Amino acid sequence: MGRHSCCYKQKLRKGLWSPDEDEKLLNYITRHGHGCWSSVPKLAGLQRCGKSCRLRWINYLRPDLKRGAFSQDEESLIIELHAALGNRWSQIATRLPGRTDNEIKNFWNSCLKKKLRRKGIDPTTHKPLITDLQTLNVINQKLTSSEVIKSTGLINNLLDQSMVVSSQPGTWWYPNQNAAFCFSSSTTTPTVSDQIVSLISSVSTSASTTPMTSNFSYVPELNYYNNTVPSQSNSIYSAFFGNRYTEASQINNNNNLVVDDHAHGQDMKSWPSEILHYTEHNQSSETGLEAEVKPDIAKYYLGSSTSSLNESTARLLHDADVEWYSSNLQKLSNMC
DNA sequence: AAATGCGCCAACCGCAATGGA
DNA sequence: GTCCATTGCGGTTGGCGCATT
Repeated sequence: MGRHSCCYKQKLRKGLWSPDEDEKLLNYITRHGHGCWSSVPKLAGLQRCGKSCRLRWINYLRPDLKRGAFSQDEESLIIELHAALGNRWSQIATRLPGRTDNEIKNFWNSCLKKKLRRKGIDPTTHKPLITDLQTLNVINQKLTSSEVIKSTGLINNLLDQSMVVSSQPGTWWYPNQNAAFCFSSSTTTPTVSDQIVSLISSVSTSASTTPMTSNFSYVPELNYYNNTVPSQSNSIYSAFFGNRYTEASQINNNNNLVVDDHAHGQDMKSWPSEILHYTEHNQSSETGLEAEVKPDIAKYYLGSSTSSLNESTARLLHDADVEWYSSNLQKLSNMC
């Protein structure tokens, strides 16, 4: 299957062409033209199939081939033509004299694609790549729709604090201010959030690049949640994105240190700049760099199996996960 | 110096289109 | 209309050479 019929007739060479083979093929075609490709190898004295000869001629031996690196003009033209024609390499090649479709295709796959991505352009669509921020804007629109339960009195005050979003630019997250969206569970009617959390428990993959869930550990003796966003007055710098914890230094309402987990703090260094901004801090005789999730994109959604404060864990969802699971909820419910 | 990883690109493979018997 | 050889195209592979460990 697949191999050209002429290849079965005799044992034929494959792989790279030797200079001797090139010479035979070049000599033959120069004198007689290629005619019927299937007869070329026999007449030229080559142990190759006609298809292989044709390819060698077109891609390498043809006298009108332009060799060497692509010029800037050629590069621009390829990008332009690819935007219009897609992967129609042979059609693109007709507009670049001396270049073969194979050559252009290789150049595209090994070089131009990367170049475009570096410029923030999607090489398939030739449109700007969708950034996290853009994605979150889309999600934000979705979540302002009626399917979302906005923050209400159903949610316990302390849990509320853990999920507060500030809409004030350039500020830290403030508990109980400008709460955007919080989810609560109900013992009778599952909310969208409950369904999402349930799905996350059963599905291991996600469309987003960040992990899906994060645990909140309840600290009973302090009646406080580890990893929660503190009050402004505490001047504590901590933030989440997905389950990545930016800075775990945390002080409770009595100004006592609850958690000091700098190991996890390392994670924030890999976060893209459009998500975080960094600030010098100097508190508790400790100086360092702190990260803040920019308020515009700092919208997180909490789901818990109950709304009780004593629940040991609660889940934090990445916005992209919310979108992904929301859309799949619809599909799943259609299937049921 | 040897081993390993990685990018590039020539060549191959499979399939669709074409054309002639 | 059907079959089959041939051609053309685009995706994929594998080997070479260079860089890094």
